[in-house]
Amino acid sequence: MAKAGIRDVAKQAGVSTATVSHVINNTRFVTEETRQRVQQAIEALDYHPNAMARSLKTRRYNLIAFVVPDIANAFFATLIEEVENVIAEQGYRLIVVNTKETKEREIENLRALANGFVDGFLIASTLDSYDEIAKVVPEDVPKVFIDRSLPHCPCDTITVANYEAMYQGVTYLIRTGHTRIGYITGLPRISTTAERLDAYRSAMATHHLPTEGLIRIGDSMSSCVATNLDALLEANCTALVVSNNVMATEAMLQLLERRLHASKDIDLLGYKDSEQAQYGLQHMHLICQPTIDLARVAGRQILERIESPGLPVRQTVIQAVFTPHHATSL
Amino acid sequence: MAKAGIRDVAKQAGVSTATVSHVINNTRFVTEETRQRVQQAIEALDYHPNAMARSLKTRRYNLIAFVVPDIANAFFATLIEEVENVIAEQGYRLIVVNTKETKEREIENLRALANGFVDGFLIASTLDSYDEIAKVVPEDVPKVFIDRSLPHCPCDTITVANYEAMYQGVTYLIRTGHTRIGYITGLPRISTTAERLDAYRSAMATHHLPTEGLIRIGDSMSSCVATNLDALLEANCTALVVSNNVMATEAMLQLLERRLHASKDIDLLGYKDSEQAQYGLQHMHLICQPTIDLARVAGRQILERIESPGLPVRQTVIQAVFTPHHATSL
DNA sequence: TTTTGTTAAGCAAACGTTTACTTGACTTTT
DNA sequence: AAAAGTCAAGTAAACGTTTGCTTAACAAAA
Repeated sequence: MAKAGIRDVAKQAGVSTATVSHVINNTRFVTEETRQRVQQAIEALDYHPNAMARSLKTRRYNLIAFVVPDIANAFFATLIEEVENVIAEQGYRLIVVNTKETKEREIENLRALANGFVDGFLIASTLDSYDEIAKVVPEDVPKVFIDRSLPHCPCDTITVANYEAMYQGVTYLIRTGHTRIGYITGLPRISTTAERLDAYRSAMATHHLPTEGLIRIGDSMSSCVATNLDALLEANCTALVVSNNVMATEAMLQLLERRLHASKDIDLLGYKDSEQAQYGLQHMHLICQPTIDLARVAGRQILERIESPGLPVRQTVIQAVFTPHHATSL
Repeated sequence: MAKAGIRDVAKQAGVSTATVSHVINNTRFVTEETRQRVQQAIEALDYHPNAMARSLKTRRYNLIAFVVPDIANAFFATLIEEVENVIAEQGYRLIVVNTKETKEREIENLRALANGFVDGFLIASTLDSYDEIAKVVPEDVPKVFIDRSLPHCPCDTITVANYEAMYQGVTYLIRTGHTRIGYITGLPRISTTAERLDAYRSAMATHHLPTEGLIRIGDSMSSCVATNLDALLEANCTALVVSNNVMATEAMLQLLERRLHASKDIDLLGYKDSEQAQYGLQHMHLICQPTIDLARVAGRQILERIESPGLPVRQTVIQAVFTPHHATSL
């Protein structure tokens, strides 16, 4: 028995395809008796409506694509999880695209999904220009940017107040007596990296502290930490700031390998992005990201934009909270 | 200007839709001149082929769905990442479904995607029976099961040799002198839980050690550890075995809270599932999962099955390796 | 010349649905 | 008894592609 289509069901039940469709979707009244016949035919033929054919007609996919730079990063894993919770409530499904901080992968995937595959995009972009996106995805497909912003981006954006939290954190380090504070940046082209670095620079400048030789360019991934850490230790740093959770954990491990102890031999300012156990958390000063909120707001925003494309573009910034080491319970 | 379709392009270029289609897909010869005209029309109208319409016709979606129980678990995050690498090479995309160990979510998502949305499924199932799956996804849609097996499942399955590694691990604990070895299981209904527990039981039995009061039923998530840990400490355990990586990390944290030190006050046998930094790794005996291999084999297998549906069903078991604590480098 | 071959491209029927419009059979109103 | 209204369900045209079959134009062979 070949795969049954709606026409087969209609024939079997002795009704039109219209009626079958209406029975399936509950979209107009059908007498109980007819409905039964249709249901039976559906059972008998083991009929399942074809999702793509339906989408082709309705222009609704109930699918949102979430483009993330690194799915193995607990920050993004948490975002994904929470976004899915939000959109699942409205009957949407999530397709996750992992770009691994690769521009080509991001662009290629955006292009492939933009036309008739998803209702909208949630993007934590690894690109540095909105133009590249505009080239491959039509203006009218809903997109909201999350965590990372792009210059001149005419779309909804949900970001974290990176500057404020980092300024607070670095100022705290300075107040507790540090003057040689090393900094390893994230991937240079992304907005969060710039904002955090700016904050560090301002805080240092405000307190008339030099930063020459103290800023190392990283790439947001753990592999960039080791050598940069060595360079900073060489430069007599007494405190170290890193630019995200992954680097923070790696910094802890690297310190351990060098028989150094964070909060004793050196002060570390790192990030906490999720409730997942993270190595060495209890020995760092922390900037705690509002990850769940970020996801919730972004999830709701993309749904809103899909439902009402006409709404004015909105930018949302969510506070992060700085927590010095001694306040950590564990 | 409304969204352009292939017909608009055809008209603009003064050719038939067939020719446009062939130009786009490089599927038959078109003279250079015609090709140019078509390309220009495509540019001019900013035409992008509709993916769903194409799929409807070709029955190819270039999409594989990966159903995972917990995306925030580094084990599954790693699987996802590596599977994506494998299938991306062949032009497939991944849609990730996070069931959160909820049967309903798994079934509901399988149903929704099974008909005309994806070319195949990769499933780390939270169900305990293949029947439930058979009910919602047609027999002829390719599926391969990964990490967790289902009884009477007539599909390709890639699993880990859970029994062997655990038997080895527990035997090691016994050899080093432990007689009171506590065990916290994973979610009872999944196969890995049973296999690991069986191994623990056999190892204990082989050495004539009692297990009454030493086996606590958990649920694979971190939240189940605390109270069960207390019960086992109460029962005078000198060693503790947990059933996966998440529980291992949580056990470490809970020990810390009780001012106990793994490998000093108590021996812990846990799991390592990824290269991601995991809290307390250096203080446990470890069963190291072949996560990357698992993903690679599974990825290749689902591709194979999609290309050649007729192939005989295959079950693959991959070895895990037990590493006692003292051998850990860090 | 007629026939045959070759080449480039067009025609139109799918794919499996949804849905605006229509119909036929009753029922109610006038 | 005719007109109007109601109700349940049918007809057929989309949706935007792909693709088997056909054709028109020309060249080469007979």
